[in-house]
Amino acid sequence: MPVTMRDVAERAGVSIKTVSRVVNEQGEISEATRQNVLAVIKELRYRPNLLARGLVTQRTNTIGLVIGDITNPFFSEVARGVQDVARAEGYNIFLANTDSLPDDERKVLRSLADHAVDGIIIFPNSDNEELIGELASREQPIVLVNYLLNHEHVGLVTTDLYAGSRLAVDHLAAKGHQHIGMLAGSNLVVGNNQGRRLRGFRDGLAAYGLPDNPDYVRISPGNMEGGHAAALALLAQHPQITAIYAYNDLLAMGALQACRQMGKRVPDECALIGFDDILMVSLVNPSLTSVRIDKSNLGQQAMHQLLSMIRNPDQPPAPIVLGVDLVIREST
Amino acid sequence: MPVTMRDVAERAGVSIKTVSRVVNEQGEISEATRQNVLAVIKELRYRPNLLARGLVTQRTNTIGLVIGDITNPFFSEVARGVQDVARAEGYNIFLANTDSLPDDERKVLRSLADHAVDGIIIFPNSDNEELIGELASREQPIVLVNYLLNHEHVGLVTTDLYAGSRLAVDHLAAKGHQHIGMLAGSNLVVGNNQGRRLRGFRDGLAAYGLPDNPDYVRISPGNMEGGHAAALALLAQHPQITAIYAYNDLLAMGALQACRQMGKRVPDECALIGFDDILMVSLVNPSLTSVRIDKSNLGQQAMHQLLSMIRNPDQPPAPIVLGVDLVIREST
DNA sequence: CTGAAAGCGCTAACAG
DNA sequence: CTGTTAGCGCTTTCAG
Repeated sequence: MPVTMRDVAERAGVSIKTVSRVVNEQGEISEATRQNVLAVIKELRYRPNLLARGLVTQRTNTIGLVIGDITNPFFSEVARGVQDVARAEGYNIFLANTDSLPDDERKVLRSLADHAVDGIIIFPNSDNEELIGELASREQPIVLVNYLLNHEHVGLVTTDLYAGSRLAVDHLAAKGHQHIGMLAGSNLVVGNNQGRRLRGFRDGLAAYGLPDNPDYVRISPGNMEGGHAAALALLAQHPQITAIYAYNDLLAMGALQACRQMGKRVPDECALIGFDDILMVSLVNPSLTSVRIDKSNLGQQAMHQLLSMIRNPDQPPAPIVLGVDLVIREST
Repeated sequence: MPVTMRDVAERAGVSIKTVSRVVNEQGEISEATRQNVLAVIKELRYRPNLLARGLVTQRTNTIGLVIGDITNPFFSEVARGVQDVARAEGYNIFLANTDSLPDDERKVLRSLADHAVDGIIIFPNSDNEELIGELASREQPIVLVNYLLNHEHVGLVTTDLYAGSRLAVDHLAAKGHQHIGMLAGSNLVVGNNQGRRLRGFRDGLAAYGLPDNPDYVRISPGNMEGGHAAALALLAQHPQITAIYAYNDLLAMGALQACRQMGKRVPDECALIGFDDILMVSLVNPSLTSVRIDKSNLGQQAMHQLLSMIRNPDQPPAPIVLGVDLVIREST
């Protein structure tokens, strides 16, 4: 049985409220009693029960971070950014992986709300816009990362995914590639993540008068295995393809494996561009060209946005868009 | 203002306790009222307030996971393992990075306890054994990963680090290396993590009659930059060294960079062995030999251990030791 | 400057 | 099978 505020109060010979005051550094208290209470707190090793406090204040100093998979370096870098500012501001974070499964996402969101988190940062899938809107309307501060949703009370921090795709196609076109494939994600709904990436890709092709064959675009899970399998199939069915643009670096890594396996030399026979610029792609051979995102900053901005929503509930959040640039390496 | 149990009770025309019963699926209730209450819950979209529940039950269904840096693939793989079983068992996890700073570690531990987590999994540094012991004695279930501490109420899940070092030295000795350096961590206290690794290394050297020069062992932070700098210095000062054993793969990657920079060919002029076997080391060129750990399993075991401590507070936990093996690649 | 009382939302006896 | 009464540990009126 841990020591409670009442224990401190009794030992110090003051009321429980007085203890509360010194703990929360609020109200005016004579320095004498303050010191006295402080001493007792130390002596008894009193620690406030945050559940109890949260129950009354409706603030827990916790936030939820909902991502696809912490094992993906992109997410872990972002998570680090979130964590760093959270820590600095006195927040603890609940971390949850969803593997991009809408159903898990839904459960996690509910669970976090049940735990009375002060806010949520999420990399959403489509299929849950309704729930997200509902949470937002219920005063649950929530910021979406890399996903656009039109809702007054939803925070938005995103990367310029469209521009990233354009940069990639510009580069490939300049290198003279005619048939360019793309490895896309499973959620192609317009308005979100993949939508903007795919749109940028298509617009880029159009800008250079390159063939926009729907079969050149493959949907795959966002990990290496997915990229490997998808690239294998794509290159086998369309040998004329000489360049592949992947929506994240893990996919590009998988495509690299596929090329090796098929005996295609990179970049001579097949050029490769990834997205995110995770550390790994700069270390492999050949190193991979990638659209760079400042991942830590993405996380930091998301957390800052969330904090401002928490502290100013009435002020509608201003969307933030972060730029990208292309890091050219050996794979192109 | 969210809907409460009282609201449901009134709307359903039953007592608040009855609602509590159906929510918690406890006690016998007539199917009729049960269905009725269920309907009202659905209608009102009632969700239980977990803070309130936790305040009375002393159980929050949350645990804390305290690691060095989620950005290190080793930790993110482990975290994934922890998360997977946590999710399956209905637990949410607080994630906290400490960058191996004892002071941050201390704060984080306190903070987690304040949030009334049901248990804690931590990759500890030395310097906090006292606090850990104190928490454990206060009935706070806690399991240490890759760290040995003799305390009846502390759970222990560890990798056989000593054996890992022995495997590494065996392999290097068999390859004919005479002068072997080691990149070690900053916490060399006997009994823990580094202690066992270093001991295995030294015992290995002794077993083969190889020189055990204290200056061959360098302390460095556990990231690539650290490994880079340490290897650079080590190789410059002791050109006779032809092999380096690093306590984690990130360090080994840094050492690889150092070799490239110095024009030393790997493995011909300098062999490299890492630890953890993160994905990255299999993808670089040359690929790195590494002591393999089943990282996900490590996390899963830790979570299982913690759960059993939570559910059987009186039963002292049985330490778990996981085996390692050597994955030989191009760097040796 | 300090205290008494009420209540956050829930579960736990103990009755009925 | 169901309801009443406390009380978890804390903060918040509102008095003193």
